[in-house]
Amino acid sequence: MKKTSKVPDATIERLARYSRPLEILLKSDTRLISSEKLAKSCGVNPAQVRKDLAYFGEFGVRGVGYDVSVLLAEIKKILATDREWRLCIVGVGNLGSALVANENFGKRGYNVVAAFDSDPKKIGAILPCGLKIEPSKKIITAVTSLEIEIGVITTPPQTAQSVADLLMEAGIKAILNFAPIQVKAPECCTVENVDFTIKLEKLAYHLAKVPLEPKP
Amino acid sequence: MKKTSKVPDATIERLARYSRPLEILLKSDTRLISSEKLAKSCGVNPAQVRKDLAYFGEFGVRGVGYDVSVLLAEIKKILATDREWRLCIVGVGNLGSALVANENFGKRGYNVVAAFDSDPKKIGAILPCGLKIEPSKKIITAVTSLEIEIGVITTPPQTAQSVADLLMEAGIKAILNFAPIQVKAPECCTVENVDFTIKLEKLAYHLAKVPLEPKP
DNA sequence: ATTCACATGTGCAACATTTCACAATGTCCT
DNA sequence: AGGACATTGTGAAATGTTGCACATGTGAAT
Repeated sequence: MKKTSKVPDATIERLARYSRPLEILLKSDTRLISSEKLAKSCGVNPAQVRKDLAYFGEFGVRGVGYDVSVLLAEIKKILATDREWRLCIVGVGNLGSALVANENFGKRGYNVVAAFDSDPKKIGAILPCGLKIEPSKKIITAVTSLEIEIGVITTPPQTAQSVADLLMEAGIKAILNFAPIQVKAPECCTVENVDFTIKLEKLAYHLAKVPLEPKP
Repeated sequence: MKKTSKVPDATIERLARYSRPLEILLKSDTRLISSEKLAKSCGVNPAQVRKDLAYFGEFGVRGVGYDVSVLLAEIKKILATDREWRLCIVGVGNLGSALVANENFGKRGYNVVAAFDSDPKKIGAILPCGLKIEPSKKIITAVTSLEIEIGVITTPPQTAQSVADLLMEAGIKAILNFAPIQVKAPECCTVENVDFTIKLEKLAYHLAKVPLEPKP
């Protein structure tokens, strides 16, 4: 293939998922992995793995498999996670501060360089990581001066859209939204939603769907 | 249709999404909504809305639209969110405690009734909500005695699978996993993953993909 | 009563994604 | 050097999902 014709969104998501076991394998002594084993550890079909990778090139060796470190490096290159990213967080409530403290961000090169809130009681406070909470009004100037590329929204749903608008006005092209609401944005700005209340409702649906308990 | 033949997973997810604006509309004075308006506020196609609903029945009135309160009630019935659910949280780190405190849970009928951790320093501590942190070893007995139906995993990735196994051994049939790893489970147990590092990587991919800035 | 405007419900076609199956191609062993 | 073996890369089929377009039904106005 080699042509980045039209890569399905699901493929991108899976590439990221593939990288998790690869990172673990890299730390252990494993040098090689087959599409079958990688697929199994991610719960997908082996052909799927190969097809996903085929969108971007030929990274394996026939009859042998994939070199773990090469494959991981290629995936990181594709996803552009082989570099550092600067992000800001808007809404420093329970969830927001937990995310700022979350090690998974920094470990993967996502650096929170600013935190905003509109609550006067919070503004000026210093977070455990050393970051000072700024008023939301400063978003536009701060995004520019700090060269922030990704905005994370952890406000209540009512204010999520206006925050998103502010971020976009500041030139942000990528938003990670934790508020349980559909944030509207033009094509040029990518929005990813993390709504665990939806996931809970899916679980509830599945739980209720299988009430047929075989009686002993 | 009327037959719950084979409802796509995406449909369930969208039903949950539809309920968000409906809740807001219900609080305001709006009584009626068309598939077109509902679709727009959720960023989907109007036909999609109708098709999703058609899997479960005919809830609208032709020429008129949908009664907001009726539709919301039906969706809640479908998703089984018209009742309370009991859940436990395993791993009381930053994220875990933020989730326990998160209002979105209780507001929607998801009650955290137990919290577990394996860190001796944390065991016995009382959370702001009044819950005492129990050792992970007690999961099996507690799940049974407290009739817990959903397990939430917020441990580091290394321990996520063993925690999941423990939960399943205790009879749990639904798991919400926040650890950035693919948790393996038999068919009978539904697992939903919330991995925001994957979302960040998707954002990074999209950001890097559009570097063609039109020069003025 | 009849007609008009409107919005649902749905068959069907278009599109997208996943899986299969096998040719291509590399490694290793004799 | 050559054959056996393993595993990739990929065309094509199967499967799943989305969107169009229109028939169907409803309410309101004349």
